[in-house]
Amino acid sequence: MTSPAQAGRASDEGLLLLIDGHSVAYRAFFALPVENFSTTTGQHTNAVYGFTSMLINVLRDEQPTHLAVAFDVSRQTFRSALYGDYKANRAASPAEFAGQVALIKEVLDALNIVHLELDGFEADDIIATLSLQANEAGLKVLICTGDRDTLQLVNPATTVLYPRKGVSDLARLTPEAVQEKYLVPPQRYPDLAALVGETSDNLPGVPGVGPKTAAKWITTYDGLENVIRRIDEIGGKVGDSLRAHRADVVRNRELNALVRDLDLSVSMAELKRRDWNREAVHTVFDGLEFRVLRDRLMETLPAEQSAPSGGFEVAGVALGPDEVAPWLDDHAAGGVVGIDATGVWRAGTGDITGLALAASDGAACWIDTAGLSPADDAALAAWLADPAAPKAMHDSKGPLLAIWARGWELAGLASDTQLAAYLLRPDQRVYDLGDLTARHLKRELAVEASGAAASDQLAFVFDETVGTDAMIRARAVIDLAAALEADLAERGGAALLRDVELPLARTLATMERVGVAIDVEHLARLHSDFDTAVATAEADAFAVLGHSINLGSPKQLQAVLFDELGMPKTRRTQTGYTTDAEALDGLYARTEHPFLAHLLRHRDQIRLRQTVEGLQKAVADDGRIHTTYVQTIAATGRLSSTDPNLQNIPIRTEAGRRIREAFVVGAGYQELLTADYSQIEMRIMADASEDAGLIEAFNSGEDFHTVMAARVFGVPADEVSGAQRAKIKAMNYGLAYGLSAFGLSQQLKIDVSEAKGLMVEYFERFGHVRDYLHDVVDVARRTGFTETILGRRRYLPDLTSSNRQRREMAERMALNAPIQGSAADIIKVAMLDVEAALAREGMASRMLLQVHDELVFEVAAGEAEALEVLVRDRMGHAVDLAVPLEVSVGAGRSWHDAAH
DNA sequence: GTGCGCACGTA
DNA sequence: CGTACGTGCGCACG
Repeated sequence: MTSPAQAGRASDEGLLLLIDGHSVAYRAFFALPVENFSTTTGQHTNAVYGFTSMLINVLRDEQPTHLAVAFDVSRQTFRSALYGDYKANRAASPAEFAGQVALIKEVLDALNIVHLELDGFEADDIIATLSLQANEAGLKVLICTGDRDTLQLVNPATTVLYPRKGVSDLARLTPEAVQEKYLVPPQRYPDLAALVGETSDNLPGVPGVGPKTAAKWITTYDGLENVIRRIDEIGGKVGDSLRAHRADVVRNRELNALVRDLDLSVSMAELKRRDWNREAVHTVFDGLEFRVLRDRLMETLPAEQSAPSGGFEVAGVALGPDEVAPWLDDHAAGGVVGIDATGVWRAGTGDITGLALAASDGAACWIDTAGLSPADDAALAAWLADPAAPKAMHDSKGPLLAIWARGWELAGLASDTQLAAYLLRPDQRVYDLGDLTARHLKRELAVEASGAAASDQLAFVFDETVGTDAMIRARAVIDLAAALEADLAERGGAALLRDVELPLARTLATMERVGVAIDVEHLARLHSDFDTAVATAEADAFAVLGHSINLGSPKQLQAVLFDELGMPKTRRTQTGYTTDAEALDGLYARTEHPFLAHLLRHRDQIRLRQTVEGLQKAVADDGRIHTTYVQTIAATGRLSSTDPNLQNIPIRTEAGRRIREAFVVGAGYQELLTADYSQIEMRIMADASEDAGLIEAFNSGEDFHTVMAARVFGVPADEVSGAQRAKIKAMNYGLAYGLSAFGLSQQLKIDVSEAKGLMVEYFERFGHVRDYLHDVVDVARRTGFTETILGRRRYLPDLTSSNRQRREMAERMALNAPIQGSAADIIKVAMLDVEAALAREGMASRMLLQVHDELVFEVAAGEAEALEVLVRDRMGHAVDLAVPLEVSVGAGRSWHDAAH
């Protein structure tokens, strides 16, 4: 298939894409289920999503050189003035559609796409005017609309893209296609529509006359004008009908003629595709919660369109055999060298296939690791391992694993731009190098075009294309590192990067490489047990029901529970009624229906089986599981664990704890040791609030929740009941989450009024806690961010949002971020301290896992006692708080046995 | 094949 | 109507 863009290669030709904004948005609205597209704040986005999706596709497929989107202004147009009933049959657009057009305009603004509207006219008229102007200027035109009136504009240079189904299947209506489909040429389509009528515009046609009859007349008499002139010659019933509705036909034809000479005061030159604003796109797409669409956009639209001012100058060479040492001698000594690694890394290992280096003197090189001579290998290894040779990378942890796998060492890493970018904006989740250079350097990730050949992106200073991208990235990393560090220094985050995150990347890599030993036989036994239990539960459930269903399908479950068994409806979800465990428990309490018990058991067992299966698949050849820690995901500063996630291994139920028995001490080691912080978040709260009562509760040395309950209820500690302790424990834990009286009542299954009273009592005793929580939000609202004890910031612009839901969400984040984030800071410092102390003491014990407030170690023979002392000391003194940091420790053959 | 919502595991 | 995550499944798109 030849696209117009390909057909129009000649330089004087271009392609103008015109989109009918309302029409496409409306199509999208009905094509995509509205309930599947809304933001956390309840804004519907299906039309915005569909429109944007279509836009990206068309831009990708058609590569237009010029672009504009037209909108209707209101329903009052010259057509409704002429004919009061024009479009009068149209229902008011649904409430869910309201506001989406404004969001579409925000998207267009971010993409720097011109959008037009003109009072009294429809989008069609604007499109007609522009398409004519474009044709006159020698441009080809593509019109994307779901409005058939536009077909009259089709000509050899103008094609309509008409959505057939949804927004992704576009029919390409050329003159031939229009003729074939409607049996008349495009310019006569309005004649046909006038006769047949257009229900969507509330324009009735001639009764009994369909497209075939109309086309026949138009062809026979040579146009509608002549049909009307010779109206008396037309015989038959349809002839009578036509004569009876002649006035309608004339009116229809008047209304469906598009205005082609509007004064839009916009020139073709102004419709030229422009660079888009990457920053604005992020902001808008963040708000719309379009993650996938953003990725598609970034992939689809060429990077050079996103950055305003040029790329990177790279004077690069691909090094041949024995050229590594000379290159390093010539260029690497002068300052920081940017490194970009190519290869694979996962599960604690990897391989490097290529390295690009960019030196401070402007030189760059590409090293193919397959072509390394022994001398190259030695020179490269020595330079990489040289702590006096400063280096910068973007995401160093993965490549570090690959470097290690080659037997090399990496030292002197002065910066990691991914970590720096994370500290600057921890809510980002992905830190793409190209996005960062565009945002912070206003440069694209491409070779700088020389002035004379600005349009020719291939003006390389070197002739090797291999490794070009890598060299550009290496060069970009140096500039970016400087820019980010300056930003970070301004915001007080430089020390956090240098002293915590950067060294921690290496610590994490070490833990990933080591992995944790697994008792695979135990896993196999568990799998078999859980499998049997699944089958039993399923059979029992089906027996009660009398037929089988997919118990894993919420949809089928809803049909069974609420329709077939007639149970009371549960809490609503987006797609129906919840069937979560809590709701099923509630239903069971009311109905005691045995199906529910079997279903819950099935849920439990199938989940346990699934967890076991995940672990089984993750066991590497060395009999260990090597998770990957992600350092730049959690906005609070926590780590995350993935592939597999070892931070959510069950512990609360007995069956779940059996899974922890599979995590065992490895060969050559004595046992596992676990160490975790007790109530670290409340201790941080005590330190930050300086609440005397809270501090005293920690210093009393008694059970924390009991002491707190004693104070709240005004009874001696030894008279605190179990229920009282449970209530205060829930309160203690909930505080840092921005707990509400409603939430507390839900959790404790008590009245909201009682929960309210509990909170009042609590805050009366611990007034500084209340003041602190209030101040945290207050300060964050004023400064725009929260801060942890190490100065880790989280920006929360929504604190001043006019949308209550967004604002309150941001307030809870503001309460939580300093607490959760400070806890993350503390354990990160502890990990570095423990690791350093182990090395200093020459111990062979090693750190394996981190689970937010817990560390798991593998104890070398004879080191059990020393390790416990060391870990207690380093974890307990990671920072200095107003209360002691208590650490509890346990040891045993397995993770389960090491529990305490 | 891909994206999304639900449900659920951890701190 | 309590924060921070990751995973697997079913389902509805394509």
